[in-house]
Amino acid sequence: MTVSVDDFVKTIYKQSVLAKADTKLSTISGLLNVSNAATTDMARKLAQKGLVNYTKYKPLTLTNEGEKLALNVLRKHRLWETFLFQTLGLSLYEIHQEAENLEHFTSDFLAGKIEEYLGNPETTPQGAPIPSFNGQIHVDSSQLLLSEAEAGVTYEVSRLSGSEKDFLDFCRSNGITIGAEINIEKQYLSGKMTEITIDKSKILLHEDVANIIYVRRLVNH
Amino acid sequence: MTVSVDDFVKTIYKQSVLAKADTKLSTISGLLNVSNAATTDMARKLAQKGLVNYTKYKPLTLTNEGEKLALNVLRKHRLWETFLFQTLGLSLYEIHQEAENLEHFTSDFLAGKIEEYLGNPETTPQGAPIPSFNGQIHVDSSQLLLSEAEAGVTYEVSRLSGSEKDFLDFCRSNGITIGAEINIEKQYLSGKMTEITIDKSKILLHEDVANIIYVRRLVNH
DNA sequence: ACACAAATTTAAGTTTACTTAAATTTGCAG
DNA sequence: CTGCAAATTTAAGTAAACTTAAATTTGTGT
Repeated sequence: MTVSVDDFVKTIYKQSVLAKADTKLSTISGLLNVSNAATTDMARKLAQKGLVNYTKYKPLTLTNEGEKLALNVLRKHRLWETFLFQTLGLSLYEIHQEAENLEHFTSDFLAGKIEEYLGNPETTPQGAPIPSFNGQIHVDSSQLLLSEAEAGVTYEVSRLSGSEKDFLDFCRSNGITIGAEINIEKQYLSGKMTEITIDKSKILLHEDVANIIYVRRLVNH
Repeated sequence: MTVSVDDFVKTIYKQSVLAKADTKLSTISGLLNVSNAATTDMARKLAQKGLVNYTKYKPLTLTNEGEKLALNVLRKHRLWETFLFQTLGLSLYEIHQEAENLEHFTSDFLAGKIEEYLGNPETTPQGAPIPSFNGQIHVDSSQLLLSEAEAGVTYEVSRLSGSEKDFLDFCRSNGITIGAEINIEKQYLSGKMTEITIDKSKILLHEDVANIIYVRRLVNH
């Protein structure tokens, strides 16, 4: 498979798991930074290869085959991220950039070796689940978005689901790291803003941030 | 730089360091598995980019800039080989295949991190020198080809300069590994065949093999 | 139910990295 | 120093992955 095919199915996959998010052709074009015409062409081509379900003017969806490919690319991406962080000591931001390139040129064999070396981790350092070789992905139903968390309750951070430098820098400099304890003070306008306490300091989070941080309710609180 | 540019300069570089080997356009085409027409096109293009010296009908050579690029690609290739062997435990044959893919998508930054992690190794597990970031490559003048070694003298294996599975399998199953001691029994037809003793067994090597194994004279023998 | 803006598709064209086949140049044998 | 084979270049064409611009389809508002 080529880089553009990998990226195409990966993008549709990511978009489709964001439950309410649509897979409109123009959304995919936007995420891939290509014209709609290019996306139409690619959709046709991959429909013919049995990776994408394509009907003119309809949203794009993956076939089982296509989803399998997407998960395999995601698997390699996340194994690299974990490896680059744990073994080579790159930062959370750096690992994303490098993994983005390496993922397309990693054999299944090598991916398996990395996984084994790491001791079969369930998630990346940002808390993202790593799909298994046969396309299984462990969905942690105990976690929810910070924007949907309940006021007055204490949670622990379980996943930082963003790869922008700004976002990761912001999280780190405010102590928002995997495992950190967060108390929800108040939700404003049903999640448009979320006020939290972390390390005794109060922060007001914009929904753009609270929508990509997952938390898990702490049992002993 | 694209994969084809990387591979083009890498191939010219490798060919030109094989002292007597020529860099005829058709030789390069052969090694890259493309037509002569494709090589002519690429040569023109890279001449314009200042990487290759190109004069119609003349052999291909690299500019300083081109050699720098070739060494940088080779550096990444060899760092990956060393890493995949030492850290992830792949075989000598497997590392070549994987490194061939990864080398083109590795940032200078990541290469540096790998180098650091490995403790700045001088050579790969096959004994090939690893170019430094600034394009320096340590040529070990104490080593020579097995086909040019002197009869009656004992050497140690210092480099296996081939990446074919057959070759590496042959070496391993006959104890020809880096550091192994070899006694030269006799050179036939000035290196066309080389008779050696290793681990007390006598082997007659064809020049194809003796021309890609480097040895170093042992001082205490 | 119809008009019209937004989304999508089609058409035509570009660049990169190739191909084959024909034309040209080189260098060597006699 | 001529003639010819081998090497190289030129010419023309292909496939992938894009682009912009024009044409078409969809769905929403009244």
